[in-house]
Amino acid sequence: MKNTPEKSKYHHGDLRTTLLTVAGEMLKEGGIEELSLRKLAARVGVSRTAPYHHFKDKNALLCGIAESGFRQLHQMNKSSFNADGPSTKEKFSSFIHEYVNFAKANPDLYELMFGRTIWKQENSTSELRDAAYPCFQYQVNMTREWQQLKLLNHSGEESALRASQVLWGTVHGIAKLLIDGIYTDVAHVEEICDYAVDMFLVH
Amino acid sequence: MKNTPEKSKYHHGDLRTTLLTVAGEMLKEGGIEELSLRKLAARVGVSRTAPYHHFKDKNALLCGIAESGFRQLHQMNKSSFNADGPSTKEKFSSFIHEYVNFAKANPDLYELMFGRTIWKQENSTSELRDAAYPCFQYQVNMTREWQQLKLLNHSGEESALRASQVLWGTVHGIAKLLIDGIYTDVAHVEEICDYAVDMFLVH
DNA sequence: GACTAAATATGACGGTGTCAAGATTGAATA
DNA sequence: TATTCAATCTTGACACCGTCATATTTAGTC
Repeated sequence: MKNTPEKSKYHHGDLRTTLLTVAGEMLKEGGIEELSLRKLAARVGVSRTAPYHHFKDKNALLCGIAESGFRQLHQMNKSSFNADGPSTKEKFSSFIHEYVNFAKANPDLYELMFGRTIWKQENSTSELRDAAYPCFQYQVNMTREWQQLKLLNHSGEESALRASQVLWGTVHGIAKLLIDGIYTDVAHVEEICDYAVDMFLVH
Repeated sequence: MKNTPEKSKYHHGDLRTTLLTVAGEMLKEGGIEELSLRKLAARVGVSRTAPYHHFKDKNALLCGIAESGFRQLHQMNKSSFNADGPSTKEKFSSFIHEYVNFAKANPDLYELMFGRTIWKQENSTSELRDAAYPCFQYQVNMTREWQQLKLLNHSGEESALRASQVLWGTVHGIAKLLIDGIYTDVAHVEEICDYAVDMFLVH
């Protein structure tokens, strides 16, 4: 169907994409616990089991949403790291701030992306891993450069992987404590990030 | 009832405690998703709605479990920080390692303690907060001492709160990435912690 | 135009949390 | 000791949920 705009049609035409989009909206509105397959189907205007022809199960749908999240995050890191104006030190600071702010701006998406729901056991789709792993790897690469420029505080033998795991742990931890409601002073996010940057930089 | 050991009795006698204990066991065995009120009640040998006379709802039960988790964690931090033998620097290292290993040893409990389930909205019980906040505060106090002893790398004005938030973020993030199945190399956890310690110490 | 495979729908099943109403009991009161 | 009463526990019911088996509709191909 091309010219006929939108009439009630048995075959939806692009149900998979629509499901992902609308599910993403529902996630943003009411959080992960408000996102049920049945509500999603109803909202899209389709029967409750129609989604099963496009996703193996609910988990596969969630993986699909997370997938696009990782592509966003990866893209954000890349364009920030490749920016022309700022110094390397400023880029390091940007990484910390932008990462945490990404989580703050998309709390439920971030929760989903890094929640055990889609990662534990054999739940993660191969497509999800294909989107996530390069994103992880990119962080290691950025860290390697910061390390080679002697930006990061450390003694002893250097390891880009280990340093990246610690840095990532830090931003992930701050983000999680924020969006899970344990750090209640959301207003002080920037200060916390600034302090983190200062603790990691060599002086 | 005192002398009669355990016969089938209408009134359980100590249902609240039993529920918390058995729920803790189920959490350890099958994770949070295997823990349902109905299964719990069945396992304890009581009707499905009996727990509602001891906990307002499932959330309150979960808060109860998390509560004891925070007391454990707090106790661990205290005895480690007050140990006689090790130097302050060694104690700082111990804190990082022990924290992450606590999460690694009790993944589902840790997940519950810091999950949004019990913290978001108005879900957290006042009893939970009474157990958790002192635990949080203790970490700030430890950090203040490390800071005063000039152990931590940092330039500019010092803040025990901010430094503690960053440190806590780091251990929390590493722990989460581990137990959520994103860091797959669980074997290298000690190395990651060692590297974190080295990055935070002033050289 | 008939056929096939993909897409959608309906019905059903077992599971969940939780509310309302009734049954049982232990302990305090008289 | 007899009675009352509140705490405790049970049964029944409801509205959700994910998902399977089966039937129906449609789009595209020979």
